[in-house]
Amino acid sequence: MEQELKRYESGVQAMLELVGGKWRILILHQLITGKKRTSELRRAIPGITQKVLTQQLRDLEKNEIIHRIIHPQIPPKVEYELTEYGLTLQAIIDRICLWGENHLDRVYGDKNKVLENHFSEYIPLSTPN
Amino acid sequence: MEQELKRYESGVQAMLELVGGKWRILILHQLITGKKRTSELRRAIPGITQKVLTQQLRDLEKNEIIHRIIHPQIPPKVEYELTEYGLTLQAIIDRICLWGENHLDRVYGDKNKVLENHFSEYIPLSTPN
DNA sequence: CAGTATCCTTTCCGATACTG
DNA sequence: CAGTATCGGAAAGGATACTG
Repeated sequence: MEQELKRYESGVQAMLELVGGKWRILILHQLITGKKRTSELRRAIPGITQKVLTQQLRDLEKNEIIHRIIHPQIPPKVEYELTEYGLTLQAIIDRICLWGENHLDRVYGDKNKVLENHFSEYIPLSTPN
Repeated sequence: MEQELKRYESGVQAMLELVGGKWRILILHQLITGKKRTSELRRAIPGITQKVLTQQLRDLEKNEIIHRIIHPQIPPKVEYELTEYGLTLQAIIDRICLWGENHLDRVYGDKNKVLENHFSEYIPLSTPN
């Protein structure tokens, strides 16, 4: 447990440390729609292995972005949900998702989109005053 | 040059492929404020090496997010700037930066901030209605 | 100044087997 | 079902020396 006090040059770096990597944004994106069981996450995120999923979930938990809810029963049931703090990431994640979908469109030009309706009402991309 | 056509499950993944990793967002964050020379980027991003910087810039260029401007002169002068497409990332990057600064505040609680004045007019982190 | 070439370390991630 | 343990490979990144 040698929690080295790291100094960051910028907030961006601090944020990347929390939610960077190949999977964490994907996981959070799933949790935005609500509490999910481990197995649900696994199914929702094709390609991720049990080990990596658990690993990432632990990290997110450690940073108070998600909450782990253990239902003491056999067979085990564990759920994860965004903390209040984690919820502050929602706007960013939504935008990332939106941008990504548009990008797929741009690159593949076809109807690769999985856009939901509530994304169509475009929020202007510049910072609101 | 085997540009394998990759299939993405979601836009999020596609986006992470473009701007994920330890440095790319940092680089883009620098370019938001305008065209920059290689050496300026290097100074602005402590810790990055020449090799990695070039590498990341090439990737960003390949994906049409930044533009490389070569001034044919001795000594060489090269500048990078966001393309029009790259500019569509601005809102996301700004928010990431903002969130990150807030996070540093939350974690260190002190005046760790490197906040510029134009950041002090805090935008609420939840999606604006 | 900008970039390339090597080599090397570290980090991340996948496969698989196993436990309560 | 959720999670752990171990092994091994691939990829990202860092140190350093060198070039036009």
